Amino acid sequence: MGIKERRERERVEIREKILDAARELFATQGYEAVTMRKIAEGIEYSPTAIYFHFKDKETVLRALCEADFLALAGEFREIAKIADPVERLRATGLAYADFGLSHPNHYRLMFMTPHPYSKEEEMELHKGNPEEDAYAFLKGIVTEAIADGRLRPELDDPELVAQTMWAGMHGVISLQCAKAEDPWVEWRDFAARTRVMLDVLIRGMVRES
Amino acid sequence: MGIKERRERERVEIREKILDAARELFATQGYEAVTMRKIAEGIEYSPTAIYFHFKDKETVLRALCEADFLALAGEFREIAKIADPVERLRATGLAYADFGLSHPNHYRLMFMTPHPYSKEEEMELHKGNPEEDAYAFLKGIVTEAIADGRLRPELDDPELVAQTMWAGMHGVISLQCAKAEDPWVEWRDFAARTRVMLDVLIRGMVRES
DNA sequence: TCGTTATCTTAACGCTGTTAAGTATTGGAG
DNA sequence: CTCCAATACTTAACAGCGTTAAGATAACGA
Repeated sequence: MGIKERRERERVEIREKILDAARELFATQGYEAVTMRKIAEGIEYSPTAIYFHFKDKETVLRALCEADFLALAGEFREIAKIADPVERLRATGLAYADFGLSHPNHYRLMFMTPHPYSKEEEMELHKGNPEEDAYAFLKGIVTEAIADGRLRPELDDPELVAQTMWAGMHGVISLQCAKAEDPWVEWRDFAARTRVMLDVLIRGMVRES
Repeated sequence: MGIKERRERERVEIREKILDAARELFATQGYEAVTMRKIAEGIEYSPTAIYFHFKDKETVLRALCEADFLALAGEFREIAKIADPVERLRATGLAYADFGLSHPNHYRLMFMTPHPYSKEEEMELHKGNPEEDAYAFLKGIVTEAIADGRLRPELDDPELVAQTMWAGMHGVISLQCAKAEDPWVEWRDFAARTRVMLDVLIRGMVRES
């Protein structure tokens, strides 16, 4: 009765082939460059075949992103070992920025592009979706920092603080993704911008000892 | 010899009609919803006619954005009257956030979408482009704050500080534009997020008295 | 009056994501 | 062994997109 297993294995194989073909195009040229026909050409199938494995184009690319996002989740596991919550916060921000810089197209699709949410998707999403996990990770750190009395007393809402922290780092990354080529801004080094943002945010949040 | 003038007036008129038709679609449904054919239908011309007035679709929408951006520039003129540079910084951030919240599609096109830069455009851009003006306005405030010794001594690069300030506000706005509908984040009020971001940034930047 | 120029239209090109319909192939049930 | 149904695919097509080439029309300047 290993037939079903073999079938399943074959399904996964071709699914991976689709993702690999899409990854190449997506990483080097962005969302628009990935066309169903190009993917199909890459894997030597007809464009229609892809629809048997993925609902539509966006689903293909989101699957890609989630896969690559696992790398970030992996780094978070290391960061989780840092004892001091404020230092953990800093390390998290740095790792997040690194991810954004090295996967600009992923970042754009995941965090800079709105997309409609349906109820069914919502259910799907709630099991181990790495985006959500990352936010939960951040919120956990903030909650701990507040509980330890490390933040200014008026910053008592973990959700609000986490959202501010996220927004700060997101601002640096997304400006980089969208505007790095802009000639009318003398952009400073991305690493410098990341560092200053983290310094300013943390300085602005922590309680003076 | 008023003929040339009349011709020019007619050109501007139809140009405005195109922009008006595009504005309606763009503001309510976003970039994708604006199609050359829909604009054409709205103004009762053929789609091709638009290309006589604008190079391509993106040019139409950027013209739209620049026009609406003038409103922000107007507010900046009021804000410029605030004497204290730090308070001026705060007011600028608030005005910028307000603009982003009330023109999400404009904001997306202007600041969240990369687009290729050509040398010729660069020349065009450099005369009174409102994006650049806004950044210059911000940089001016920061420069003044630094000169007045209001910021921490290590924050001595106006460009870097301005970019951090911008990134912080941009983070709040762009997350709002892209992720406000996300069900897996308990988003706090936009105004609250804006206020906290401004408080944290300014607290993290200003020198303790 | 003639020719040029500005302005617009019709038709088409090449591309896109997606789907309807048809075709093998394969595995299980009677 | 045969037949049925499901699986996995293909070909062809649809409807839409931005854009352009080519032709028409009208108005102006010489």
